[in-house]
Amino acid sequence: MNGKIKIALADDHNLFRKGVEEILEDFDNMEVLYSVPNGRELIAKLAAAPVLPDVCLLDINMPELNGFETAKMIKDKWPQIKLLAVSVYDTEFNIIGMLRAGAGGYLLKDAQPYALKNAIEQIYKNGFHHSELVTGRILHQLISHPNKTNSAELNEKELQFLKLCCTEMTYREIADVMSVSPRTIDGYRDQLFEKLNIKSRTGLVIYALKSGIALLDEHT
Amino acid sequence: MNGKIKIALADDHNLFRKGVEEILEDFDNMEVLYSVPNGRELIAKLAAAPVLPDVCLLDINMPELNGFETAKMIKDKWPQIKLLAVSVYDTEFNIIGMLRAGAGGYLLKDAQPYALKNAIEQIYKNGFHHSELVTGRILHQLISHPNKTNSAELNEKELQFLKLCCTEMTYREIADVMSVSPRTIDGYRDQLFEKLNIKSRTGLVIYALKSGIALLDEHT
DNA sequence: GGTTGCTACCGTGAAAACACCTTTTTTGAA
DNA sequence: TTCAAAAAAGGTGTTTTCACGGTAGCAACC
Repeated sequence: MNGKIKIALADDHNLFRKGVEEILEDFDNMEVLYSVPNGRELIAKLAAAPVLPDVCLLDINMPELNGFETAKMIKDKWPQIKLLAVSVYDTEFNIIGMLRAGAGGYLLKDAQPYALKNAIEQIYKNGFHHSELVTGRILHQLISHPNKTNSAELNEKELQFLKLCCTEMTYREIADVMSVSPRTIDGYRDQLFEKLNIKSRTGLVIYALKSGIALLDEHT
Repeated sequence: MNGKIKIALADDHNLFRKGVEEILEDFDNMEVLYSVPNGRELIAKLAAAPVLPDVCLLDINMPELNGFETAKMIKDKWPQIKLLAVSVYDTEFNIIGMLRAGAGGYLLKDAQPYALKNAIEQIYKNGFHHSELVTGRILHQLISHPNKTNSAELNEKELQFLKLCCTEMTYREIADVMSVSPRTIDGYRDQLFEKLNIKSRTGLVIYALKSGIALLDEHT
């Protein structure tokens, strides 16, 4: 026990992760225990660990096991570990989803190193750190609808539909692919418009891409 | 002159960029001269620089001035500076686009630090570094269609229109913003459909995002 | 049994997006 | 200065998208 904040990192972009490692090691009150490229490996590390980290930095878009799922599993098995979500996108989908999944804070990848240091220290001390990103509106939504299925909990159909929205298919064609009536597709769409506060298919596409539900490099 | 490879970095994700800085400083044959969040600032730095860097690491998706444009401008003004493109996406569009724009190599953000070191050293020495990413097929396309620049033949209006397509604005609203008739907007759209072999607005959005003409995180 | 809630589905009408074809205005090179 | 090309704008009609109100089936739960 040397008094340092023990940290674990999970991010599939190796350069980014190694870079953050270096940055953290420069802070004299922090040390990196584990550094892995996805959630599954992080869980495995924790399960086999002689010493648990105090804080985990979690990327949201990871292969194998994404940030949401990883956060839930960690909070389930090791509730004392504090979680800090890290992402490129500042969408409500991601922020609310990660906070609900148990993260104590949310940091963007364009943050400055001192902001990272600050966030980790606050999360270590208080269990949470809320930057200006987490607005009153988002906090309000978290508090007032704690059980309501939020955007982070879209069902399988909605996810599949969202992915198909990011193609040049018409809704009729999407209905065909999903083997449902075009009216049902209308329903999926209207439901997503409502849930995500969106008004057009273009909005759905942007959302699906920002949230990582659909990926840019999937359609060639 | 200390014999070190002089490097400049341009990437809008501060944590990533600072992390890469740290990684590079660990290599005893490299030093970071400039580190900026976008292409415009990099150009400004270079224009005012007492010492030019040997190699520039360029992110593709940056605000202000993206990787393609930045690469072209640098190669135009300072052809002796070697360029290494860095991106999360391994799409042909990006790879070919950056190589055409003058980059000597293409590296993914999930690369390991030694791969980064290796790439920089090779580019410094030979002017290029081709990982397994750059397949024979891509090289062939580069050679056989040397003039077919992917997005370069789009004019200012079309670029602005494409960006506005990636919002929830209707065409009528876009026409208003661009101060032209809705019919003119129809023209821009149909022209892009023709040029890019696209059939819907969704297709335009995907194209704009893939190509870096529009960015997911600049939604303002 | 009735109520609640959820999912799939339908009808209609309005708005937006798309296709095709024509006219006017601008531009710029011969 | 003239002519041709390109850009901007218009007319018209079809298809797709979106909004709204509603029905049918099914499971859970007092």
